[in-house]
Amino acid sequence: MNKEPFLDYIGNYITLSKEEEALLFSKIIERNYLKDQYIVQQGDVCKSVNFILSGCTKTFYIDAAGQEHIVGFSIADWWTSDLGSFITQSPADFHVQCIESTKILQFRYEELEVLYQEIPKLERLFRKITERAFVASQKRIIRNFSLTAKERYRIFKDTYPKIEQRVPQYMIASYLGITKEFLSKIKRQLSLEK
Amino acid sequence: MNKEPFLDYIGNYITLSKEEEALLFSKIIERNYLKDQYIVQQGDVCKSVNFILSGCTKTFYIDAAGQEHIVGFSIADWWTSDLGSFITQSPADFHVQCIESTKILQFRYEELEVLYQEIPKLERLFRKITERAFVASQKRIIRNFSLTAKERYRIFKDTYPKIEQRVPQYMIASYLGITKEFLSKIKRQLSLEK
DNA sequence: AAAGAAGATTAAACTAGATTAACTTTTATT
DNA sequence: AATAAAAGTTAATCTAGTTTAATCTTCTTT
Repeated sequence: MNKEPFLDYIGNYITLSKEEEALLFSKIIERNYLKDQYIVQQGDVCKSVNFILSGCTKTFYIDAAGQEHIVGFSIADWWTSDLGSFITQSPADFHVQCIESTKILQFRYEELEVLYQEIPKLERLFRKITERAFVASQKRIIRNFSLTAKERYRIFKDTYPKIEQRVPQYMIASYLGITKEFLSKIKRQLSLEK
Repeated sequence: MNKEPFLDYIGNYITLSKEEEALLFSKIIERNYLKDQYIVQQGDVCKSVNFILSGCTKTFYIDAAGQEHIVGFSIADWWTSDLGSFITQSPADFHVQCIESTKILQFRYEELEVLYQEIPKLERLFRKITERAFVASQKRIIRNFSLTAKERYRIFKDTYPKIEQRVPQYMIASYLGITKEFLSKIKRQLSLEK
């Protein structure tokens, strides 16, 4: 198991002893998924939170009208899960699907509960991670309210340049909450403005 | 200080010893605000997270065009803050203003950091609270994407009936991301449908 | 009770973005 | 290389929600 990326990542938040590290890694699983495979399926109970080592996932749901809505993308050093389903152990609202072949470190529900008891610092780690995720989510709400689609697209490009290059445009449109046709129109407008 | 509501609340997540409770209450402040007073001001660094004992607050921001956008309301047993500002100790994106006279328990930044060291269980408490807040925020994003304003209004009424009664309509419109005029139109439509 | 301020309604004109449908380009498969 | 499938573009038409502006109603304050 390649532990470095995850150790580097958590080093931003907490410091673990060698024993704690060993215990931690004894409870997490490295898994590989192919392009198009699902890590979480809408309707199933989500049993894991997943740290991405490589690859790319999309989190989305299918609404009553059968329409797909992309909630977010995740790449290396990010997390992916349906947290609402995970914490309440109730059916997931979202699918999480790999849009490239993807390698993850998987924390399963039961093991994580045990780990919290054995390494209380992990509470701090996940508190801080979740705080940041919540703040990002709030900022997205206000962006959706006060900005036009064109401005949102510009910010998306600036904020996640790596994702923009890897993900098909129609998925970006879905993430931005607009149709692929309208994103096409925006791109032409932007190209004419320059 | 009336400790009961807060003790009842945290009892849902963690169990504290009497000594821990005493320590906790030695570090938090009870404060009273009048209608229209600000707990947090956009641009200032947010120094506290606040548990509401009574009253009602709105969290909002003023955009580049001078428009007010309401991010959320909080009533008794909820929290209010600008968490992004609080955790990074950088200028707040949001105002938090009382829309009724409001009584809060205030956790100041420095004290909370100390409390986390002294009562590690509080990490767990705030992890769980933040997880729930994050999930609610995600659900709001997907609602904003896939539902019409009329549907969103219906859900708001069903989910927060107490808030709907206490808050002027133009603020609810702002929270829903629509104009007060359009909310008026929706209400007439709903009244004709019945 | 009067007067002003704050909040809510109505209606007409307008626009950002959706829908539909045809077409083009790129990528994957044999 | 040929074909099909997936992704992206364009343009016409349509609609949910905005804007503007006038009017009405309900609170506050004196």
